[in-house]
Amino acid sequence: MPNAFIRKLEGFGLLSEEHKTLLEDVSSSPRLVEADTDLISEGDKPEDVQLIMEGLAVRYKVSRAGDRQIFAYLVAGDFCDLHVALLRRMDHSIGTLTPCQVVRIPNASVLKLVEGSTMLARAFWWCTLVDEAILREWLVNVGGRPAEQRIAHLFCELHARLKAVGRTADGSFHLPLSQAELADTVGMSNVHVNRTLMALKDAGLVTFRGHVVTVPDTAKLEAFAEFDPSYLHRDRQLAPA
Amino acid sequence: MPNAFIRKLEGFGLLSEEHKTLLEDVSSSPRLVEADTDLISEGDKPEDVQLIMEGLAVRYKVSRAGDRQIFAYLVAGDFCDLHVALLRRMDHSIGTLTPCQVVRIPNASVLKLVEGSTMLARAFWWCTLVDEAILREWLVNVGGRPAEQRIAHLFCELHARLKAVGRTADGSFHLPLSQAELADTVGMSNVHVNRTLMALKDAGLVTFRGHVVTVPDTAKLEAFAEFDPSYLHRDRQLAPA
DNA sequence: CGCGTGATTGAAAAGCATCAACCCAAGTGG
DNA sequence: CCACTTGGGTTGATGCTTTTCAATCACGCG
Repeated sequence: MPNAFIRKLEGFGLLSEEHKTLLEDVSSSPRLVEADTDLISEGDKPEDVQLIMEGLAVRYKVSRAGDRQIFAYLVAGDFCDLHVALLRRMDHSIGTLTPCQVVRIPNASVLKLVEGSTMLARAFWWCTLVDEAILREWLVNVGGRPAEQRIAHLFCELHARLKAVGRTADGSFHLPLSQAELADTVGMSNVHVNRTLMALKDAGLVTFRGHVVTVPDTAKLEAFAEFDPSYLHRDRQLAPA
Repeated sequence: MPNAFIRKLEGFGLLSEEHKTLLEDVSSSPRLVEADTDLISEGDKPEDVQLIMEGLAVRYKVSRAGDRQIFAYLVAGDFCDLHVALLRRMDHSIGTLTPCQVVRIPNASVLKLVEGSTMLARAFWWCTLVDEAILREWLVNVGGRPAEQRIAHLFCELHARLKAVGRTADGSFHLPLSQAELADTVGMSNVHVNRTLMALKDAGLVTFRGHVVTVPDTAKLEAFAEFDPSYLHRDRQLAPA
């Protein structure tokens, strides 16, 4: 049974058996990291790249004033820090929100993998590009949208992304975040996040209770949030080789 | 005399003469595009990648309400849309702010270039990663920082980036933006941008008049903005091959 | 049962947007 | 050569959004 990482890469096209074995080899024997722990911190220059096999982690940065901005959620199959294989120095931190299964892969192995296969190189590059597209949309979100639309839009995105990997059930999905962590994501205070969530619930658009997001009417929520999923680039058609 | 594009790539390491000729060939005979023109629009599926040889352009998206969010400034030597070589469909638009010299390169040529040279592949991937790092910092900026620090931080970044390519003079640099375009960048209203700029001037931190930014005391401004340039990854040391 | 973390509520203040003028300099056309 | 236009930039007044501070509530856990 292929793990989440391999399943993700398979979405890009054929992987040879050889590659699968290679990848399976490299992504075996994860270690368990408990919740609220940094996997890697700003300024680190690690020799390994890390890969989340299970759990939820976030990219973030903290300002001197102490407030945290979250850039991305990392789920099963996501690279933590593919960057460092090239950039060497981490310019932000990555921390777990829940207990996570994590594997380490030496930088050199990653680079060798990439250089040994055009297919893999493209797949990895593709991941980077999609991450960047999501980041752009997040900037639109915090830069322009009012509070209710902002949170609604985030929920739409997560719904779409999790649905694509079979992690939704009947319009609801699990999201192990506190309201404060949600606030750090959308650039609002925790208090206002709370009020906004209640307004969204009263409007019948979404609820977020007990780490579960429930969307009664997806189309309605997406219309409200002006959500257009095309930035997620889910049509994974690679350019002709 | 190498053009801006080649000069940029040379920063990553040795380019063979063969590569230089190839690149020079591919980046020759630019066309002139006037100001305030879209080079490419959201939804396009172009067959070419575009490259800015001269002038200033921006990545942006407009919401239904009509407000624009700017994601990135593109200057000489920047790829407009390297993404589309892989992702095919543009998820945002790119427009000129000033008249620009632009060249088109067929997607296929780009992919061939990348696959023909590990060095180039890394250099391109590197560019993507740095763009992403900048995007993250912009998210921190609009997500968390108050108005004055927000604009100050942007100016610090631009100062650092332009200084690196020799486009600053004595603590000042050219920035052909209107205040409204600046507002679209930092997610504020044009009115508030105006007031903030005046506050920054009164505080003796920066001035922005006639498309010129002047920083009397760089260290002072950077301290005020809590600017840490490490996210720009200016130490262009590639990982060992 | 007591404690701690996260959620919820209220009141007050700050920050920012909006609207509406007005100014100023650089065209443009008669 | 001047009246007119036009696109920023600047200013003031007003009100909404959001933050902050503080208190209270709910619930899981030792």
